[in-house]
Amino acid sequence: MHDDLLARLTPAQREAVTHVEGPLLVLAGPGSGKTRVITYRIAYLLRLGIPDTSILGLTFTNKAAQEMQSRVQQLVPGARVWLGTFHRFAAQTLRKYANLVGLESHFTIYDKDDSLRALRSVIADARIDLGSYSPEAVAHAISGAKSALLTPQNYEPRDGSPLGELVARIYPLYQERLRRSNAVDFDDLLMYLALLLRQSPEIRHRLDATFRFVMVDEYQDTNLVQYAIARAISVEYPNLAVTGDPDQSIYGWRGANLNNILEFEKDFPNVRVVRLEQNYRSTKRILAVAAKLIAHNVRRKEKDLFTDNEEGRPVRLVTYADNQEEAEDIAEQIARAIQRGERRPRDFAIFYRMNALSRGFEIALRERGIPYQIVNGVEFFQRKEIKDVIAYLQLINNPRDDVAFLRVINTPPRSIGETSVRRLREFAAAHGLCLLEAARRADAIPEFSLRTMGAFRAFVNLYDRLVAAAQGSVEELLGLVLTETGYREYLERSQHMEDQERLANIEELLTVARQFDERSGEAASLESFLEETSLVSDTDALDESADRVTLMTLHASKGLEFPVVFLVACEQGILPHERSRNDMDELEEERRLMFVGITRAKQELQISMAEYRDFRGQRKLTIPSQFLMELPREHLEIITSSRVATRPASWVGTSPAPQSVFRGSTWEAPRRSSAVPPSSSRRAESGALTPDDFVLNMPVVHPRYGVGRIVALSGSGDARKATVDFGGAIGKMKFILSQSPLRPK
DNA sequence: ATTGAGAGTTTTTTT
DNA sequence: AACTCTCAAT
Repeated sequence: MHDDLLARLTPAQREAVTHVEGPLLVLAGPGSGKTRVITYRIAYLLRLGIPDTSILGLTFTNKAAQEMQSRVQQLVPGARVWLGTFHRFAAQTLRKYANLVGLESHFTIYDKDDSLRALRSVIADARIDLGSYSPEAVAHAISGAKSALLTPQNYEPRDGSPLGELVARIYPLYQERLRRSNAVDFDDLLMYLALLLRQSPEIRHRLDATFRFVMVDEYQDTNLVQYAIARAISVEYPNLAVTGDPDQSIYGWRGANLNNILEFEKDFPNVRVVRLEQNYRSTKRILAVAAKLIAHNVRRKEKDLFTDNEEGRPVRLVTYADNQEEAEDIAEQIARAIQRGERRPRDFAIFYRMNALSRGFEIALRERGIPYQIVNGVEFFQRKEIKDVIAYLQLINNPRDDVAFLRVINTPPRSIGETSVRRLREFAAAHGLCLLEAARRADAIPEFSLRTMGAFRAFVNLYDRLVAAAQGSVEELLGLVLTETGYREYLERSQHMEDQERLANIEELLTVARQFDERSGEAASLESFLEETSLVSDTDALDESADRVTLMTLHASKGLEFPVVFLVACEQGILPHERSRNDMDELEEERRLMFVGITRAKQELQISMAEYRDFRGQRKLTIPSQFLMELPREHLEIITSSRVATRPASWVGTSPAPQSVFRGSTWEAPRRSSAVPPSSSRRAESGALTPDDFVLNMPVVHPRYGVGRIVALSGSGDARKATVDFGGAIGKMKFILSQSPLRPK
């Protein structure tokens, strides 16, 4: 009866799909059809008559959840299986039992920015001196504690750890602050749920019995809390099926515990283990390169990856003279392949270790008119203007949300300054009130002038008007917020260029709200809108159907695949990242990151590095990534740009593989011509000109922007910067004189 | 109170 | 280079 379903599976896949009761561990290599196994298994369970509401699928990203949901819908239309992220599952469950963990059900979910604000204000209020530590470091440590299920009560710093001591003092205060604001951070969602399940056997049992079949995807990325949650709801019904690949664990820095998957068999002794080792995605050579690289890791379960796919072309390993040549050549390769009709833009992806590396590729693609989409940049929901407007909604939804209050109290400016806010906070703290409530009583604050009292009164009135109107759709409410608060007008009046863009983003947010309203119909509520906006990430916004080149970080690439992949900037300090230099585990994680990137490629892969790289405003001679030396030469085509000055990379010299030299790019960058490090050549070209020769009001010429006038100067020597007004549409731009082609006219 | 210029600092990755 | 923070001018 299930023939149609099972016929499309290999024996190994079928074994996993038809496993019904008891724990299951699917070790799935890249491209081995893991998603297919999960979705087919859900379909299989449903066809056995298991009710859809008793199946729970927990994923790591919204995107993965949506992907699975749509594939399940294709197999079993109308099935109402709960598929979503751990965080979403936790949020929904906690809304129901909020009072049991000391919250009210309409609690606010703080994102990283919000929680950092809360943390900063706690540290300031308690007058704690962080010494050399940053608030971020404290935040990270608190996050780590929460991921390890350590509450403020049972957190104990390691002896002699100064950061630990700080955390021991701050963590309870921070937690108290959140609680008073009826707010939780990301880690709280999971921690509170785990604690709830531990404290209340009854609720634990209820969830266990409700979700008899639990699946966890990307199990290698789960941390202790997530592990605790998964286990807690799989006691009486231990039908826990997890899938993952230890070699693709790339979130160790976020508390992901590789042991969760490496020792799953110990935790569930009677587990069925299925290994999916056949790859359906990549060519033999790409897979061989990936396998050889990952074999250098010590902490792993060995795997035999194989594929019946064709041999394919060798993996290109290219050394460019500098990052600009890297970007230009890659863009050029893409342009040519498209022109020849061999490929479409969507066939290509460019992966890098850090977002900061994306710029050059953007420019090069744009110059050639190649459409691209960038996954990340500044995330939409992280933008200031979006956060400002959403903060109003958060405050409407949860009047106790002090972080939201502080965000909007003087946004747009309404003459409530720092001093007034400080007094308000002191007043609130002294009387145990939230800030909004304190603002209602501003008349009772003796230091306030009549004018200040009036300003607070006006704000409270505004707030009450908005709350009264909070009945209709989210879009309506949002529109009301924009007009009533004067935020839109504030942006419209602004002289700043970027504020026009902000205006556009706000209009975009209205669209998001409208779509939400339409999608959720009757169920649309402010609260669920807020939950959705706080738990989405930009990775979710990736449009795979768009015919564009995709640019993204290696982390964001997990779970995706592309016919042609460019993996760029494989240099020491970037990949592996410098912060992982001294730690074996972290270094292995970097290697896994590269493994993930390589295994995204279906047909062609190019790995590249640049001899010189401009980074953080500086040009530096690079060192090839140590990982490059771990790749199997027989599958590589090693290419070196003719503009690479001298250094023969150590892995080039002894290569048995045929070497080719990448010659004189047809595009020939206009500004440079020799193999001499460009920073010095540039200096030479400009003769004796030094940054200090530029003076205020000097007319200057820029090859790109034309003639302008220096309107401001700062710094000295190589760091000397000039602000130049080019007038008209270009306006003012800032340059580092020692780096820019700016000349006196 | 608000604004903007200048100085100082920095980031890996994300729910 | 891009961001945040600080401080002085308005």
